[in-house]
Amino acid sequence: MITNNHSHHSGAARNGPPPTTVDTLRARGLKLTRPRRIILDVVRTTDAHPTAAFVYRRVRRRLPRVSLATVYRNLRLLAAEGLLAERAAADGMRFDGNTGTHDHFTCLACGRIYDVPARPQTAVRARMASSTGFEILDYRMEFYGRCGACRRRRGRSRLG
Amino acid sequence: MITNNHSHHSGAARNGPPPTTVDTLRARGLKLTRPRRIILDVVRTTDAHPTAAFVYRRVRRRLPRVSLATVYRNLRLLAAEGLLAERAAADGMRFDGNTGTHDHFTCLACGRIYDVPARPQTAVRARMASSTGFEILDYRMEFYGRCGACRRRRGRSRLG
DNA sequence: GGCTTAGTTGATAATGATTACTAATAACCA
DNA sequence: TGGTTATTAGTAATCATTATCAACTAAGCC
Repeated sequence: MITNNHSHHSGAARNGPPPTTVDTLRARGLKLTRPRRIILDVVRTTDAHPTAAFVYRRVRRRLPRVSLATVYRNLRLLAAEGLLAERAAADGMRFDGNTGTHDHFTCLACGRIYDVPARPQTAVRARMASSTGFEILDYRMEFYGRCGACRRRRGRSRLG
Repeated sequence: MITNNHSHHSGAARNGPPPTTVDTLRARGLKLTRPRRIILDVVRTTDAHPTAAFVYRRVRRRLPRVSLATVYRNLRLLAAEGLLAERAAADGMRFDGNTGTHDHFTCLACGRIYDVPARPQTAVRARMASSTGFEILDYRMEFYGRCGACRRRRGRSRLG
């Protein structure tokens, strides 16, 4: 469902600029194990910024004996390697297979987090940096509201 | 350190538009107890978006027998009443006495969260709404980088 | 000031998410 | 194929946050 350039069981590009998942890991002395590959794949093919528990459930379908600890350990590791993004939400950490620049929309009714295209705001960034003395390494916009699905089905929403 | 219109032991305005803390609470059948008043005051006079644990420590200086549960309970309640703002961070929930519109800068080195003035982006908001079908109720910008203090003192930072 | 009552507190148990630990296992490389 | 080393499954431990409940107190009223 998400288009990405990371070959899942390699193919593989012999000269291409984008390093494969295996390469990224190998470069750090890390192994691409079966649980790890599946965890990464689950996050990448899920659009709803899953929690660790959600990923665990999904991974178990393909690997019934996987441990919850393995899921946590790998989510953390893959995020540290830049193969995933992680963000804090009110109900715990959430993960994102989309590591490209983009913003987020959080539906206050269903809690789902949607990706929305980011627009570069270099002016804002520069002005911000010069007026505060901060070194701006990154920034993003967070939108809050109600998604299409939740606007239709009224009632039982977490909103007033 | 923060200028606010909420009189701590009332004075009080007899006609002014901004409702006092007591009024806001009373309107909901809530009482302004001593722990509650102190907790609110601590958050409002702290600039660093404190965690519950931080608030607890500060409150204990003035009210040694306060319970941690009381702190959590009130932070949640005060946020629900709109007297405080709360936001999720990687290390847990954080609270903010500044309920006005503003953006945030998170220092990746020391973890501190700074308020920065927000600039209204109604155009962005409208475009976003029409292109996605989402109902945008609110939005904010999050900046990440290194604050002035951390830029000076190099080393021992959480950054690479 | 005292009385009443409904919201609150302090103390602690309970819950839920995340992490640490360890013997056994599976990737990877020569 | 065999050895080395990262990794896993299972589970205990930790940490933040919430629930529970008897005792307390703020707020309204006389």
